[in-house]
Amino acid sequence: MKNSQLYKGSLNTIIMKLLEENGKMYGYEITQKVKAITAGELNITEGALYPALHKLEAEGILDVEIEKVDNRMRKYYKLTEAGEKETVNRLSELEDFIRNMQSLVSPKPSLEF
Amino acid sequence: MKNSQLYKGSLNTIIMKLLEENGKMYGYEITQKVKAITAGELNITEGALYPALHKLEAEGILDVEIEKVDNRMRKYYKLTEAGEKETVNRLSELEDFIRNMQSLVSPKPSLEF
DNA sequence: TTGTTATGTATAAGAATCCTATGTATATTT
DNA sequence: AAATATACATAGGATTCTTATACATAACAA
Repeated sequence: MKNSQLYKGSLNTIIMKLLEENGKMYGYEITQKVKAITAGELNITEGALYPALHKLEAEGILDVEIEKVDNRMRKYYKLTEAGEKETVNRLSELEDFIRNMQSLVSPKPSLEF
Repeated sequence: MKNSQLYKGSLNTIIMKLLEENGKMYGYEITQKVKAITAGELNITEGALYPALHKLEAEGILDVEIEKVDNRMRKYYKLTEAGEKETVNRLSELEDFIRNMQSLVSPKPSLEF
C-alpha cells in the first residue's frame, strides 16, 4: 500500500460519492472500485473501511440491506435522504480543499514584471 | 475554524512547500501566509503547527535558527538538503492525490452513446 | 490605565482517522 | 491440496489534529 498520509480524512467523502453515483454498493465492491478508478494507487483497507461504514450507518448517513449471493453475505449500503444532503456538503468541501491545496502548491505568479 | 477533516495529513506538505518557496519562515508567519493564500479558509492551529515543526526538525527535514526581533523570539525554519529532496517527493504525492481525488469525484464519462 | 488584540512559541489531554494483524467463512483457480 | 479471491469484522496501536492552557511582549482602544 503506497497510500500517503494525504488520504487521511477523505475516506468518508469517497464512500459517499461512490454511493451517490452507483446507488448501492457493498464494502468489497467499494475497495475494488476505488482501486480501479485510481489505477491501483489507492487501496482502501478493511480495517479502515468497515468501521467507517458502520459509523456512517450509525450517523444516519447510510442504510444497509443484507443479501446472500453465492452463499456469501453481502451488506449493501445506500445513502439515506440525510446522507444525500450531506454528500452535497462533503463534495463542496472537497472542491474547496482541492482548490486551496492547488493555491498553496501553485501560487499565482505576481504580475509585477 | 471551518477546517474539514480533509486537511488531515497535508500539514507537513504545506509547510515544506512554503519553505521551499520562501527560503525561511517562522511559525507564526506560516499560519498567516496560509490564511492569506486560502482567503481565510484554512487556519493552522498552534497545537498542530509547532509539534509538526519540531518533528520535521527531528527528522532532519528542517533546520532552525533563532532570532530576536523587537524583543520577541522568532524561530526561523528552512529546509535541509535532505528536506529539499523530500519536498520533491511530497509534492509529487500531492499531485497524485489530487488527481486521484478528482478521478473519484469527477469520473470520466463513458463513451458509449 | 486598563483591557483587548496581535505577535510569538510551547505542551498536555483527548478526539478522530487510519494501518496492521488477525479471525471467520465460502468460492474459485492452480 | 493449496493458494487466491471474495466478503465481513474487530482489537491494538500509530499518526495527526483540536482544544485548552500557559507564558511573554507590543500595539491599540476604551
